[in-house]
Amino acid sequence: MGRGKIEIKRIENQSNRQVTYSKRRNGIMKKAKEITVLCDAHVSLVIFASSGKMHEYCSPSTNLIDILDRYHKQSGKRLWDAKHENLSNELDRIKKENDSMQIELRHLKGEDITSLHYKELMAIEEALENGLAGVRNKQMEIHDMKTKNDKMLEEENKHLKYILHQQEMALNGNLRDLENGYHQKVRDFQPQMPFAFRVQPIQPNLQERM
Amino acid sequence: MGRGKIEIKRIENQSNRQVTYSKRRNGIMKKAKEITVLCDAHVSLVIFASSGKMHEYCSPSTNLIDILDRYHKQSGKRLWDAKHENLSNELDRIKKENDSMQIELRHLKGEDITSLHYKELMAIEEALENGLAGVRNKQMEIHDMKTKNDKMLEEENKHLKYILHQQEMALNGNLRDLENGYHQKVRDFQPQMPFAFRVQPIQPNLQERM
DNA sequence: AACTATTAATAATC
DNA sequence: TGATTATTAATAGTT
Repeated sequence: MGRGKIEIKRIENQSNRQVTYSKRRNGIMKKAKEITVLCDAHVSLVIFASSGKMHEYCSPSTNLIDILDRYHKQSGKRLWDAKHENLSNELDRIKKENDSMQIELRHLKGEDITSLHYKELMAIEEALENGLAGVRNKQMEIHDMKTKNDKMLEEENKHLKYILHQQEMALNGNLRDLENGYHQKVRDFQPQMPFAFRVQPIQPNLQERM
Repeated sequence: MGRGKIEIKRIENQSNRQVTYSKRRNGIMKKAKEITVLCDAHVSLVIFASSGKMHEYCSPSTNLIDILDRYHKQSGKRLWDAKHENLSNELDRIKKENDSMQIELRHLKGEDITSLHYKELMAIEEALENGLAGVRNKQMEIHDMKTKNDKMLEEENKHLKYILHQQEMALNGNLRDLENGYHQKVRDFQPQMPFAFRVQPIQPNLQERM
């Protein structure tokens, strides 16, 4: 299609080759655009001239990444490196894990059980009962701990009141002494509590969970 | 370049589009080959038909990966890095989802609840109770259905026995007749069961779940 | 880069 | 599908 027919072989003349390249590149690009419009095709076209200069066409509403993704899926050829493949595989694996967990969760919540067999229902029931038992054990534990703690606090309270009472008595005695002429510094009086009366809470951070 | 000029816009007729696609795809492929030979160009061409079918041309002595490598270098557009990043992000997201589901599951199974607060335990307890209620409802449903089915089968059995009894009586009568000289073919006797006695199971595939 | 003579591609038809 | 053919489109060589 030109002034003369040409053989399809490398054009030796550098400048002719350059010109032909430019013309034909435009031609292919045009054809690529046309086929995308006419036939709803998705096209990716990348051309490097022998000079190294690159030209690219990608059909609109797509991009090279999508095209390559589809290429990857269809051809099975591994375009991306092994690292990528690993990521992709792991993603698949975790997605599956996710799905099965989701199903298990739904079952435990009593959802989507319509199609389950009796034995499966039994297994779920058992799991739920075990869970419930565990949770109630824990609740009981917390409750008991709280009760114990309460008792100890009550006891401490009682002791503290007793000591306070004694100190008040002592203070009153001192005041009586003061009235009787003893010049003692009442305000500096430091009450000494015996260590035996300091009750340690069994669970230091129990409060947080109540 | 055909019997008539065409406008470059989507060919609405499905089969015309298909034919044109095939012809033009060959055309572009040919052009791509020609430019690689004539001009020492390196070409990568990937076409997807709207049907999803893929065709590919890649200039010889290269491959798509090399082309994409060069594309990568020249355009500066990060092809698989971007892809890589996307995958990586999704993986992270799903892993997090996974972890939280795993925790929820363990809690429902009564595991790892040592550090939970009282209110959280209450919530889990409620979920478990709901799940248990749902599962037991379903079990009850299946049980009821089975009971109903059993009753019907029993009834059917009763009727069948009754009919069998009657037929035996009739048979005995015939035998007596035979002994009395009537030459009738006893072995060809076909018992006819009235349709009214055929009881349909309520749940045809109930057995599967028992 | 524009211009054409010519070939090549292809739309319509069978 | 596949082949044919009348046309249009692409382009080789020229200016």
